[in-house]
Amino acid sequence: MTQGNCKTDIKASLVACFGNHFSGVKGAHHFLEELSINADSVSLEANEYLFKEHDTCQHFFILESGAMMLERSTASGSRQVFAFLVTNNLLGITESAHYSYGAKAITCSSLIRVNAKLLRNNFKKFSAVAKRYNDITGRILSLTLDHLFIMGQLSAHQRLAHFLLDIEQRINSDCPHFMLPMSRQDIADYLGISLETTSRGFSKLKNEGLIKVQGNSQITLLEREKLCEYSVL
Amino acid sequence: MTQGNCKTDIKASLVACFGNHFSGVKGAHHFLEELSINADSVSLEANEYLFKEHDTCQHFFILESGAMMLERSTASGSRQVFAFLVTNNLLGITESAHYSYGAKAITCSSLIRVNAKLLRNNFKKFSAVAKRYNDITGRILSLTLDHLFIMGQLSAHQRLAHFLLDIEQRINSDCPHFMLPMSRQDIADYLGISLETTSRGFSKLKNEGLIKVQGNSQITLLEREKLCEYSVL
DNA sequence: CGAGCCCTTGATGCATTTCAACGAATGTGG
DNA sequence: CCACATTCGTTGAAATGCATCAAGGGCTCG
Repeated sequence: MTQGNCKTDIKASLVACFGNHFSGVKGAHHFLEELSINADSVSLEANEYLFKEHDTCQHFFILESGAMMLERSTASGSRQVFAFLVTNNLLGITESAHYSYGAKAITCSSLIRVNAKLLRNNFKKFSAVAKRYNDITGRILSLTLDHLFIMGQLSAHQRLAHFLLDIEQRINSDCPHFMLPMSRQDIADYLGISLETTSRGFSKLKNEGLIKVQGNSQITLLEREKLCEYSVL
Repeated sequence: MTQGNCKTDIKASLVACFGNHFSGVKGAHHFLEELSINADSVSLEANEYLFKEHDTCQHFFILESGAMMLERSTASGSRQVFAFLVTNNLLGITESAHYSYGAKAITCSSLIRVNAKLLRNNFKKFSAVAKRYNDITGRILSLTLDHLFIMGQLSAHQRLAHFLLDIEQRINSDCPHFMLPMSRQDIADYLGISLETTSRGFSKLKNEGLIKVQGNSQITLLEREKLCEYSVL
């Protein structure tokens, strides 16, 4: 893990993370100023951990570039992936003093690191920040509930179709096709199914002409409508 | 749904919900005063809805007595239960203007209703409230992640064992046995398994002498140790 | 070229769902 | 007070979706 002090774009990333509307909010300017002074950047290689489960949490992070994942592992070696993160996503939100999940870089990534106490102390000065932070936590909760719903109600192939639609939206590239940064195993652990079932899912969607797959990770969604139908109960 | 104005115990419930440590926090007294003035109570019969999915959310609630559940249904009639709630649990936290789940009374229940805007506006006056509210949201997120982990990694019978241990702790009665307020179907939808599998799970745990079941809902955990072993991967 | 990694595909077994019947508890009206 | 309907839970048998085991293909890198 490399650390740096390059302040360039730190403020821009904070704005991007806290939302477009935020910069107009009362006190936002001062808040960003204060935060960016005390922020620094972190770089990670692929497969490197930003933090592990049970680590003490003293910072929160904003992902500037790359892709990361949040995961929890069992003693027996199985793993649940909670989320995949892309540019401008916030990570490190937790209610206890220790993380209940680990954060691992999928690709080479760079992040902005902010002292968590500094953020919380700003609640007093800038109530708008508290609201905004609440919104973000609430949004994460909402996404987690969606994930939970998927896991409880959809079949393996439906989960995969849903995942592809979801990830396309989040990566939001301008080209019609996109690249999956994570492995089949990562996807399997995210969806709570086996590696093989995931692979079969890709093959099935490919054979039915709903998606195109090039070189394992270049994906094109050919029939978005049908994928939607497919991923709904 | 019945509404009332009985202020008795409203403050006590607020304290219980916001935590023991809270009453010592700076500004807490004034905050509770202000909140309790604007709070009223709501009563629900069993199977009645406090609110449904997509309803506009203007309040949050504290469960005073009874039991409730949060759920999301599909067009095809299947359902995912997100949580069971008992006395002093908070509900209605959301990041958007509309609920993404419904809240249904399992048994006859009474709740305290507080205007959500009032709470958020108090962030400005009492930063400690903002922190505390954040803690609660974070705690809910943490519990949801646990649930997600269960759903992704454990087998049907393991999920049930885990559920029983979990619910016993939350009900926290002084007697060695406790009563499940929810039906087998509710449990099934919470665990993402079928009604029949749930029932078979109960039978299995009963036959192996890990639990005792009386009249469908009176449960005694006979072998807590073994249940723990059982519910871990 | 061979080693190693990731992905795919096939075959088999098992866990869980689904379909179906039955039993227990509760309530209703004759 | 007893047939009857209704709801809820249990249990069995059959079907199926998924995991697991196992083998092979394609890619990259030394």
